[in-house]
Amino acid sequence: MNSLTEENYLKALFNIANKAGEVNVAELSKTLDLKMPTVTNMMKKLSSKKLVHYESYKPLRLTEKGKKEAGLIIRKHRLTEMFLVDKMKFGWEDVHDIAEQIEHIQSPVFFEKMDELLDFPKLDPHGSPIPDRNGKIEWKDYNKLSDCAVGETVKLAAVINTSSEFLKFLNVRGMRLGLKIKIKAIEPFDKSIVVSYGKRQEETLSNVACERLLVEKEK
Amino acid sequence: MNSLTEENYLKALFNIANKAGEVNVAELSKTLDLKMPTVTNMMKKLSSKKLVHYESYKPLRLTEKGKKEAGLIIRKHRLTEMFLVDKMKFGWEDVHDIAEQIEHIQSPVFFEKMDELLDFPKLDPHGSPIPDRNGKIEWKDYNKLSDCAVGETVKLAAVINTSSEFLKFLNVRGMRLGLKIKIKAIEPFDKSIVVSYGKRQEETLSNVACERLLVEKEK
DNA sequence: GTATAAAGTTAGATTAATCTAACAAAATTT
DNA sequence: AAATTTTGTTAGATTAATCTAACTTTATAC
Repeated sequence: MNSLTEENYLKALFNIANKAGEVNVAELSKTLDLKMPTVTNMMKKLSSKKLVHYESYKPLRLTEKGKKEAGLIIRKHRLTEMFLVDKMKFGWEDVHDIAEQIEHIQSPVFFEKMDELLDFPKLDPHGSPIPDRNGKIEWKDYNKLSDCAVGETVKLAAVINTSSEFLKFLNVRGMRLGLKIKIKAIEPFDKSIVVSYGKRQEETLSNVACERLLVEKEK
Repeated sequence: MNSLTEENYLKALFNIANKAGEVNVAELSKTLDLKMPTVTNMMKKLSSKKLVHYESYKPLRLTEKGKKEAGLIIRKHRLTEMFLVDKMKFGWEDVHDIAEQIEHIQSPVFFEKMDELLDFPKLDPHGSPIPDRNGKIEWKDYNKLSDCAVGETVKLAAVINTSSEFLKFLNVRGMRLGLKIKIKAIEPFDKSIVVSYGKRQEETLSNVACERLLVEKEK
């Protein structure tokens, strides 16, 4: 069994590795808000537990075992988020901090019950895939809204950033998953995008925002 | 903010004090499965945080502040148990270990939401009172089934022991809260009691079991 | 390609929570 | 009331997770 601390390292390694392929000590220490020697120490420990491949001065990599355990923690996190939104009526901007704690609960049956009550969801409230019972995650290849062309109509499938500030920003603009968005124009100057959706005929979204919105093209 | 460890000491102090008025180091160390010097150390720490009245060789007592904080942890525990049974369809014998972990979640809004979804329950699934938002607990003065007389008809109001073994014992015998029980005979030899209830005309319950069953006399 | 900067490691200290061993006080037994 | 047992404390060690300071390796810039 891993400590809560170890679980947080595994999860961070998994999350960073999904964006960038490799993980280095500096980035991990920044993510976890710890000093680098602290991270080095823990990498040696996780290496001795066969959760991380660690060699001095080399990039960090999770082992298969490490990936599985990290995936299972993220599974618990995302199931919890879904439960909080669907069954407990929290807003998608309010669930992250609670799930961050509940993901460490040691009780397989607790999460199985959640899964069952939610009817085995595949995605969390932010559109991120929920890893399966083996910790395996299936990535859909969505496009960033910032990479779409003028004239396209797309469906909002997921958000990359799940900070409550960003989600509140979307709430205020009436944006939620499944929304159909038409791209009316792209400003060459700052790459901001003018879109229409729902009852809104003309909304401008900054490039920073559009890079955090993942969309599916209409078939 | 108190650490998880400190919370466990507070809760144990509160629970023991409710049975016996006083708490001593030996009993607390036994309850928490820790050695006595460990407990003495922590008592000094909790004393410096004004949560416990501590004097060498004197019995331990929670301060008002300590009682409030302990009450609030127990509130979270019991709300969780109720939520697990009512909303997640767990049996009353399966909720203790999960609630033991969830009671440490730091998120007032999470427990407020539970409370609201449960429509502000006053009792947990074992009939124990749920402390209010100030950590105050209201004790009903139930009788032990073992103290009732032959001929009386009583209603099962609460169970003292919430171990899953005991609760499964009750499940097997079709016993649950609210059940009307008639006392048919008391064996002078071992104080076991013969009762009838529901469709069962003659069940014998040991004194050990009856001491853990709290009942209300019919008005 | 050397100098500088960034990233990473080593060594040793710190804190919270635990332990054991030895001692001291209080309670119980005879 | 003296002896014994139980209870409680003190002192010092241990473990997990963190830190700072100093040093080393790798990467970047000129």
